Amino acid sequence: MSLSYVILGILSYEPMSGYALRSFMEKNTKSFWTAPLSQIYKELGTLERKEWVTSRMEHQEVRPDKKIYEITDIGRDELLNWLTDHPKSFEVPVRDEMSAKVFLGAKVNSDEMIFQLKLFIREKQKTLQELSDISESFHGFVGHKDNLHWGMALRKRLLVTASEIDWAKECITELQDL
Amino acid sequence: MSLSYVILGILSYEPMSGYALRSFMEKNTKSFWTAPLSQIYKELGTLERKEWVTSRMEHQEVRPDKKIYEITDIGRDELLNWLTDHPKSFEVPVRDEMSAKVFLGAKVNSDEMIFQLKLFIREKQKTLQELSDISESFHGFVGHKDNLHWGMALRKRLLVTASEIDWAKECITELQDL
DNA sequence: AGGATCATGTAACCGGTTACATGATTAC
DNA sequence: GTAATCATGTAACCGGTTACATGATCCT
Repeated sequence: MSLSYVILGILSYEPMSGYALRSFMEKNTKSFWTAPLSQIYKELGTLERKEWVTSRMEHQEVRPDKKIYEITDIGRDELLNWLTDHPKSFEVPVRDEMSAKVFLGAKVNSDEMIFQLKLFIREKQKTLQELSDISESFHGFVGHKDNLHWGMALRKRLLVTASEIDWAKECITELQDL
Repeated sequence: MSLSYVILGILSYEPMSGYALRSFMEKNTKSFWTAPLSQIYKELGTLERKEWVTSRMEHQEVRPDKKIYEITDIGRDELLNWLTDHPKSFEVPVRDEMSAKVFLGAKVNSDEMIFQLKLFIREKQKTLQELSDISESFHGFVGHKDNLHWGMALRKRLLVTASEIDWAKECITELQDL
């Protein structure tokens, strides 16, 4: 499961709490991985049981106490193993609702489909904006030496989103020509 | 859950067995939705309990008997409701392992990353080939009036895959310039 | 002879989502 | 006053995957 490696990777930059991990992910890994807090806590538990991370309680005066997680040597090894592993397939199971609707779209009015495609485009354009906002400053870690790599990861989502917009525009043209 | 609507949509073309549904999906909806037989059977059970489909046993002399599922009027209504519904968001939670690896890729040798990106490209090029094979003849339903829509759905995957290849090539160039 | 195809399912598991529970502090 | 932020978790649920179980017939 890749979430564990994303967490491990972030902890390799600096030890932090589950809550801080989620903030980091919301800001920096949103383009390729997100997880709700509940899942992050669960995963950190598993990671600790496997001894890939350790935790210590940090007392705070005003804010609630927090549990700081730190990557272990075993954890670093496992992270590197995963990074250098060549999976048999990079294929992810596709589950695309918009495509499903278009596939079955002959059952409804073309105008209805066109309308939904326009909604789709509007949303994807907003995503595009968000992505370029993220790339402008990698929050909390500007100037970090890994920023080149972070930018490359983000760029994938940007290119894919742009091609989704191209696709939707193409569909609209095709449907209008009917 | 969209799988139920994909199933409903296929059954709206013609009644068929769970096994036949899977074959159909493998051939025609692979670019946006796949499911193993076990899940299709489970889903058909749910659909039947909700009375969106009915089933009858069909005896066969040589081959094993099969259970033919047929969409009901309720099922057709629900399918149309789904097709004309405007979801608050088209956003799908992204979980992209390749991006995760690139994000954390500063931890390993550039050559290693480049190698994996090349593997990635090779696989995506194979996918591209497969997609164009599918589009050439929509299996079992060639000439179907919905084929225009089927083609549009497939085209999305094609454009997205092409942009993933572009991205990987870009990354390789960037890593080589380091 | 051996593997693919036809045909139906169940069971265990796993990753992820949503809802629930608690509670202080800070910023508007 | 009220919403957001900080901070930790548990529980129920759900969609999807993998493995198991069975067995004939068709193709090479």
